[in-house]
Amino acid sequence: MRQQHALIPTLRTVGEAEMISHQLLLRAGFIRQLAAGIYNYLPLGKRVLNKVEQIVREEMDEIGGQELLMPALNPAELWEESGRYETYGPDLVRLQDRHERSFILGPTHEETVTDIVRNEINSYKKLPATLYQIQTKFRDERRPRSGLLRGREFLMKDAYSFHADRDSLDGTYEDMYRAYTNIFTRLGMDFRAVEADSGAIGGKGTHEFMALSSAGEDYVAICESCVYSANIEMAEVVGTFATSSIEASAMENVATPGKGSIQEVADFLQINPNQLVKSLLFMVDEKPVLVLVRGDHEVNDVKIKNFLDATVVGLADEATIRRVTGTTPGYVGPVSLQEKVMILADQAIQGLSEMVVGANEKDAHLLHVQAGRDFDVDHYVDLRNIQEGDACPRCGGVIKLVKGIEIGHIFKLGTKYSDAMKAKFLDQNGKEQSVIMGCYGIGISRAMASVVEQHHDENGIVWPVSIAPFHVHLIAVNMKDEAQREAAEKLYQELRSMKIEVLFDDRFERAGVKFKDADLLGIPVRVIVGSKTESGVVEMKARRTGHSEEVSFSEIKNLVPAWLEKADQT
RNA sequence: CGGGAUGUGGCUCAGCUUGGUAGAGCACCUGGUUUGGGACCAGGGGGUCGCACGUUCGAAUCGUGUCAUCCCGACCA
Repeated sequence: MRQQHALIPTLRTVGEAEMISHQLLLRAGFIRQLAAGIYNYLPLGKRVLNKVEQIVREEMDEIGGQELLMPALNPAELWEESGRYETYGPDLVRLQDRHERSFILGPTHEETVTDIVRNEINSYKKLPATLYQIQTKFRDERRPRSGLLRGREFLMKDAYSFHADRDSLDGTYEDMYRAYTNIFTRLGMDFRAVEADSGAIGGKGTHEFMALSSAGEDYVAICESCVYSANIEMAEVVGTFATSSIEASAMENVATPGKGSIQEVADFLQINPNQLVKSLLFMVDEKPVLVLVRGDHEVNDVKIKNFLDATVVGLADEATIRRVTGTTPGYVGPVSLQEKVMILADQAIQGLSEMVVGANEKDAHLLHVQAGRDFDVDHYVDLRNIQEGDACPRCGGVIKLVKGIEIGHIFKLGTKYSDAMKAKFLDQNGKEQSVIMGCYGIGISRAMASVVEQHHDENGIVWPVSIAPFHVHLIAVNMKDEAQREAAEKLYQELRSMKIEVLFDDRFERAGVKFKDADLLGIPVRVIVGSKTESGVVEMKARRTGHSEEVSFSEIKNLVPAWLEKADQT
């Protein structure tokens, strides 16, 4: 492609973008924002997207996936059947057609694909089957942000597998795990597959693929000694917590005026936060549950949800807190509640011989409180987030927390959707059974941005060869110099005849402008036709390392493939 | 949805406090000089100051409302 007339609008500065990938993709002219969380992909951006898609296709096809395409616009009835029309919430884009019939813009396609399968697959002989698509998804996020990392409209690969039995699902799940590993490796990403919670889509058994990046919004717990890695929501906290046999002295009520937070109370009483107990009232499927964790720990509501096998877990509102405890947040405790509620305590509480808790009256806390004597705990369980320095649940090594961007997610769905939507098949015995399902997603546009988060320097993007918009950036330094122009033109034709993807900077710009833009665009290998052209010498430069060499004009066609081979090495 | 902030040529911003009819740099067009790391000189085109209502002789500037965008918190690929 010739740059002279190409739509590659580079920018010196950008205004509001904060995330590196957002800034660089804007500055290098890959994307432009149209509305909050909605982007135009300009020609270079589209080329990268195409390459990411192609890698995903190859790996999906490799494990027997069949590509199809489902509509973005879906009738609401399908979603009513599965129940998600109600439960999905405001992220679901709902609209009506001219006949006032209700539709949704698909945020994911379990319903649609299940509808296809229930109509077309009725026998075990047709199973298993894996279907996938690469398509635009819509999620009306509360707060779109970070450029392509969290959009309201984004490109996603979603795959769904259908099985006659669990073993078959397990097999495909393994295949997907391998395919995803291949995909993200080919994209040049530094990533981890972590154990995760299944969230709203439902089902048990799931891994998230996280691109490690300081731009990430999720924390991943990884072990410094072994391969263990898990989403912070899922990482199990291990340890032995013997019940203390020491008898605490009598409970004492102390005034803590205006000291509501753990830190304030600890400072005021001059104790360590780990002697305090945080008491939080949660609403678990409409029922209040008091949750206790040590002052230096954080409650993990996914663990609450999983322990109680609940659907909805959230903090109670102030009115409920007042009704149950008789006080306001900040002074809540497990002793003398107004109402009998279930009390869950983190296992670490068991190790406290005495503790400081809220007194359930304003501006007061209780000292020397002992579980079992002063109040009863219904269950001691693991309820907190893992922290840096905790022990690895696998090997006992030290846990470290790193940030990650979720770029892929694989689930075993089971029969959640097939039951709801009556997707049945006849087994070998002629018996009707629900189809067993798995689902597997990759954020294509998010992956593209994540690659930029991981591959850039102070001058711009550094694309891995696998998804670079072009492989070679051919630069004619001075287009007004006839010898340079002609030599560059000749090289352009030669490289093209070799099927090498080359962007030819044939603009009548000064050298500085061209070099700055080339750095910004991040094409892996640069060929510079400049002042030494007449003596048959041109320059090659690697974007990633900055390494450059003067080579003879005639050698270029042999050297380019070799340079591309090693362009990803640092 | 709560909290904070911002809307002025294509981009980045100034002007607003103290109302008097809009500016700079970059980009763009023309001519010239320059030519290996975001050049320089001269000339030129382009903006109903987000939108609406109000106050006023007069509003980018003051008031009210509204819309949009960004940042901070709970969800997700």
